[in-house]
Amino acid sequence: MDEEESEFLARYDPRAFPAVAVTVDVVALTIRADALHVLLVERGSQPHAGRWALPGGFIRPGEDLPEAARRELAEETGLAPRVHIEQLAGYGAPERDPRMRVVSISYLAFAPDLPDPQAGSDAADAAWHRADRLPELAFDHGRILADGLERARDKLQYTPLATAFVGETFTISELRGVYETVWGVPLHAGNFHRKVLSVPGFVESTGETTESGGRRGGPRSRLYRAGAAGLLHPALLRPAKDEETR
Amino acid sequence: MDEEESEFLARYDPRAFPAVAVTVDVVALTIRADALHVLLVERGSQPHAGRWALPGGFIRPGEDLPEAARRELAEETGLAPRVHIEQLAGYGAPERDPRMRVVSISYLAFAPDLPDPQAGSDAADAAWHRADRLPELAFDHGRILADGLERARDKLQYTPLATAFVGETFTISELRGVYETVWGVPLHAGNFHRKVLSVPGFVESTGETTESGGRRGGPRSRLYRAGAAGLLHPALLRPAKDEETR
DNA sequence: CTAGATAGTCTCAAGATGAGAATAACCGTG
DNA sequence: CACGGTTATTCTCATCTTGAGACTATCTAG
Repeated sequence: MDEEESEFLARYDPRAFPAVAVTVDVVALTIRADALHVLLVERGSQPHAGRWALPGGFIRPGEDLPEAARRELAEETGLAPRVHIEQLAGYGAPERDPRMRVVSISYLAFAPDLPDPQAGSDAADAAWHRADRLPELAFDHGRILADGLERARDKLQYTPLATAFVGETFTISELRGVYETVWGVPLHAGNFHRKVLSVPGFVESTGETTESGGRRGGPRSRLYRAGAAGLLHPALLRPAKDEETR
Repeated sequence: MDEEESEFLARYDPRAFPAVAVTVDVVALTIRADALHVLLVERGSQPHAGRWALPGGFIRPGEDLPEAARRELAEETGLAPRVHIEQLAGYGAPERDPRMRVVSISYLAFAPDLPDPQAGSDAADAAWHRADRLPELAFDHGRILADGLERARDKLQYTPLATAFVGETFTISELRGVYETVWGVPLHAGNFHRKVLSVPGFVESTGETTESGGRRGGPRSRLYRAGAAGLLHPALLRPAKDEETR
């Protein structure tokens, strides 16, 4: 049996299989100028040279997956390896990389507004791109990015993820801005305020207020910091789009 | 720079890196005898020979990931490759397999009550195990399994996943049984009934009823089939455990 | 100083949820 | 065949959550 023999070999010497490479790719998100931005690097070498791609690269011996993701993010973009990071998914379609079989584990990273990145070793350039005006990406990175955005929109509902996009302390309005930007819909200010304060552990008051009102007027607002909750109960549901069925 | 050189090599010849193997592992769940069961195989070879593990194995050249997961499930257990399957996560800690660097992409599979599996090529045995009385598993499969169970419990809330555990047609009570079994809590029959019928697209009536009442009495119940909804709105929330914060 | 914008509260109606109960159909048994 | 126990389905009612709109006080810009 051809299948059984392959299996047999696999158990005793996996190296007999054609080489498989494992990479990590990072979907790093931030909010700048009231728009959701994604970090992209311009590829400096073939294949897809000159095309934008997600920061990422091959894992190293002895290096754990999340560790590799942080390293790649730092290496290729100069971004502090301190951002919140979590696994997104694995991608392994046979032809996704023309060079060889490459399986990629993607990670999702969130950060408050950060400085412009510095292109690292093997990236010709690195820059934040508006999530709603993306260039065509290399490999299957377009799909990975789309999955990452969907995941982020989803997690905003039932986790305190939004607080990862703002500074150490923030106002309820800033937090609402995160939701409105990521979801792309305006929210009712009063109801949002009530909701955020009523979910246990979402935010906690610092007792302070902003130094001045907003740039277009309005009173000073109270400052909050992220609370201890890992999950929001009840969740902050995204306004339904009526097309729940499918 | 050692780092830059490694990176350079990686770009031009990833094969220069120590071999990395990629496997798929499957967390297959079903409900038998009112208890959640997981499919496990007894390893026939080293390492961890004789220990129970998740069905899985190395991916083959040209084979897509989900395809590999279905193949392994069928090969090692004789189970029809027709079950609903979805990706769980990637696992790649450096020491998770003593033989070499192995990165595993895990899949989650759901099926209605199925016959006992047949041990395949490289499994000494294959059997359904109660999810609440598991033996110690090989490698990091205990962690993968735990992640899979958590994912399943979660998805029951906002997707029609529960219908994958019952037959083509089913009663509301059977559906409730799925929730009670997976979540491990009793649910209010009346409220569950109201809820299921009120969520658009969750179930649709077949117009039929069961041939007879339940084995302990009670009237015949109406039969339903899975509806077209991909998401449940509003969701069927799992009873809170008060410890939302953390 | 005035107009316009915003933070934070409230009110009210509409939905959704949790608990308990009522009704009726069906089991196995005596 | 009548009876007790069990279960499917429907209702009621109090409570919670949500969505919309409105009001007040505070602040910026001009």
